[in-house]
Amino acid sequence: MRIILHVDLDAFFPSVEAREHPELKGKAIVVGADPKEGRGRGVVSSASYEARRHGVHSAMPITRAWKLCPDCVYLRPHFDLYIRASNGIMRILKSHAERFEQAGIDEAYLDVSKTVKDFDGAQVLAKDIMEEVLDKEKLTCSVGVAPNKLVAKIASDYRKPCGLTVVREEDVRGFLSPLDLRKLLGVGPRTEARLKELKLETVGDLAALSPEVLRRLLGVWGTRLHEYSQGLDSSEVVEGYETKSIGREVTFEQDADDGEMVLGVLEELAEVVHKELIDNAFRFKTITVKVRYQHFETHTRSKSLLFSTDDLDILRNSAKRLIAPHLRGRRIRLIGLRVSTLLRR
DNA sequence: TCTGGGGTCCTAGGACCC
DNA sequence: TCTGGGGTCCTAGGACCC
Repeated sequence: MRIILHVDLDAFFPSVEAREHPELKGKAIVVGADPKEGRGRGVVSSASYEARRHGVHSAMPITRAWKLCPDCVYLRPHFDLYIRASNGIMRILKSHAERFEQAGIDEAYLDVSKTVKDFDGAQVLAKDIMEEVLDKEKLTCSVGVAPNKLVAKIASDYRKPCGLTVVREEDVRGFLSPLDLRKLLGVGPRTEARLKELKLETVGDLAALSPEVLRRLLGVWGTRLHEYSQGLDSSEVVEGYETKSIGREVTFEQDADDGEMVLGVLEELAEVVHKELIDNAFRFKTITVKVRYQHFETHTRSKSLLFSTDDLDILRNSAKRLIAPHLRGRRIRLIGLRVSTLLRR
């Protein structure tokens, strides 16, 4: 039987900010776009628990956060700081795992099936890890312990912040059953809405359905979702993912109608993407340009070359050719550029 | 209410090859 | 003159995650 830990840092960005600036400790901190007195464009990246008490949460439009909490401390993200903190923490976590998988800047899965004897042993290990992270990095995290990644992730979220939740094999169904559907990995706003139309509210409601019903509704994904609702997930903790694509995008402060200006920004994006490509010793074959119009209608256009390259001129010119049909008439909110089908140089 | 920016994975139709 | 089935690549869009 497997024993998996999921470790998740608590309100990571605001916590790092408070660590670096002790005068912020205990304050309602919102890291994200500049609210500009309620006229800002963008969203909340992460809110401290004090800010969450005002109803502010990540992905919320920054204008809405401003209305809910004008007295919160609003900060722009400092990714260099977060990456440095993250690297230190990941090194600690990795040292305790047979197999280790970083899943984003502030979370990771640890396979400890052979490291510990049983779930009691895993619980002790989890406490040790939480203490070591607090001691060495002055940050708190929450940990879930379970027989697989899916349940471990849900468990780490169960008692935040600074929480430890152990779910043994025999307790998995009972643990999941009362939870909201949204807790399942892969159920976002769209899928949630479709399932709620069928009066399905909890993971238990889903588990009680026949797999066939879900398959008809959602296809192959429905079959997987039914397994998830039973707490079944056989996916492995995987080390060392290869990058699949590199991209950059920008939302204009005001929707743009100046084609020359848009092309200028696209050139800048090409330069930034190209630099990252070179720094990582990649070549690319596919170029994708993204355009979002005034009212959020979004289109992509891509082109695969017959060869792989890391040439800036090719990237720039291909991008311009791809975006050209979109530069007539309508106001543009966002443009983006991404390269994929990467090959090591 | 107004929706960032970094990504991943999946689907589906059409082209093309054997 | 009519036309199967499998596989892969390309393109566009969509859902989701942190």
